Amino acid sequence: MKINISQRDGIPIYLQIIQQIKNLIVSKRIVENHELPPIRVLAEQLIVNPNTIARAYRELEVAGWIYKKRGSGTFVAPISDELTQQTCQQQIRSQIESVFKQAEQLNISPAQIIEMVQQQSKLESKE
Amino acid sequence: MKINISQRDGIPIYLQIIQQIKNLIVSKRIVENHELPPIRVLAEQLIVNPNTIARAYRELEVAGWIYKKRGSGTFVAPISDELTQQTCQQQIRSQIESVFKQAEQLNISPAQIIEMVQQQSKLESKE
Amino acid sequence: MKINISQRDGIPIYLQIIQQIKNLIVSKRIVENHELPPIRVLAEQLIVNPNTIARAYRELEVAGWIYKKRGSGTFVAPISDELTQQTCQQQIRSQIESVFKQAEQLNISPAQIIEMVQQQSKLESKE
Amino acid sequence: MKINISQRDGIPIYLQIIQQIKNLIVSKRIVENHELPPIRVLAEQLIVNPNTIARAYRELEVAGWIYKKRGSGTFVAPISDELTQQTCQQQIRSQIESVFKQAEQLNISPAQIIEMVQQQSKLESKE
DNA sequence: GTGGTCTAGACCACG
DNA sequence: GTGGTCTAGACCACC
Repeated sequence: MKINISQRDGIPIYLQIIQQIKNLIVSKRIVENHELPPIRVLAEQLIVNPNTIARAYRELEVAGWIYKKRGSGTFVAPISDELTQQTCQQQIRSQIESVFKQAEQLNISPAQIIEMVQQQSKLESKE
Repeated sequence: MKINISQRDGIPIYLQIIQQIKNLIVSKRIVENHELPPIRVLAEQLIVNPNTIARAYRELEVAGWIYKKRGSGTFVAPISDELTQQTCQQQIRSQIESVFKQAEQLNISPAQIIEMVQQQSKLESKE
Repeated sequence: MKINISQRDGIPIYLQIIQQIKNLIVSKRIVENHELPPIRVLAEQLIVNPNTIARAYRELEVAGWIYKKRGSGTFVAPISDELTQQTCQQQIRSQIESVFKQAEQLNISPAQIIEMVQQQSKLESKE
Repeated sequence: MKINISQRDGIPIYLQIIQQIKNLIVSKRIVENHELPPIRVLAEQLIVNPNTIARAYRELEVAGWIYKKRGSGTFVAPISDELTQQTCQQQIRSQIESVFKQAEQLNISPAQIIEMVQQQSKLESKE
């Protein structure tokens, strides 16, 4: 499981882990009911305090992304539609909203943004 | 000078202020050598502690965006060429790029993003 | 860690602390990756407000002298080669040079300075 | 009268002026009972607030370096011996003392300082 | 436990 | 009037 932690960029480590595990799940690189590495193993791998991993797992469990079986480990939960389509769209929407806010202060019009988005879209489709 | 502070989104107030003043400068809404509001005035306007404004101003000064004259006030520094309108478009572009990256990991297509951007654009124009 | 603060000589406390910690690092009395005292501990030791220490540490971090690990403490950064024993002699040399310049303007001869330095040297050795 | 002010190096302007006028007097570039420029003239020349010049003159007068004649101007006072030898030596002495303090923290011995001073002394005599 | 942010308010230095 | 420093103490995030 490839996870990259940057120790010094200000983003809390446990949030970096949560985000990257979410991405691994959504992109199907870890499939449903597959086992995640034990807390201590992952902690050792990432050179991070085990408490930090534990916190990431705990919050992922509360949010329904993973589940724990007593005595046997931690596993990826079946992806419910609400976790994918709905909440994911909301996440993107709020990012878009912040782009508009930022643009307003930089004297960039909504029309320009749409244009830039379409340009970017073409770049993406080529890759 | 329009600055919006959100007290509850977790981003430190002084960083919000720094970012927005940078934007005002880059977009030429505050011109070179123009005086910024005094610390205490801005503090009162934003309903924030003067120390918080002072910290934002101090860090902007260290970074070379503004300069202070002892006893007489705070002023916008001459803009270095790196920070023109062009590079400020780049700022937005990189934000848009990260939206696409995030969307890809979340299984949201470029077409969907364009749609969402257009919806948001309509909301903006109504305000 | 020996740090001396003079409360009344007009030099801001946080600058005194910054300077002295730099000296301790350059002279290898605190070695690379060694932990500095926690903010609150040093504050208590120097009978100074924790915020004042925090400011000194923050500026030292920005300047690259120390680094912080979230939740676990503050540590001495690896020393860049510019800051070896050699350049720290240069620091003293430039101070001595400025003594001579000042003396010249005050009609005090180099011979007199040497005499005064030797006197001072004797005082130091007695302490 | 040549006086150089640096607006942005942190040293108060009035102190820069005081120091430079003292040096002009000690080095006999302005002789006893010679008239200094009026406050407003000097203020205009240095592009500085007249209050700042006034403060410098006031403190120089209190210290006995200059004197004012009502209605006719400001003049250089006769240099008393206490103003030259005694206080000047004290000034140098305190500078030397601070060199030793600084050196102690940098692991530089008094013996090394004496050596460095003697080296510097030779450089000075050549110029 | 660690450091980070923020507030409220005092006092000082500068122009 | 301006900004700068410092204190006292609260609350939060992270490990």
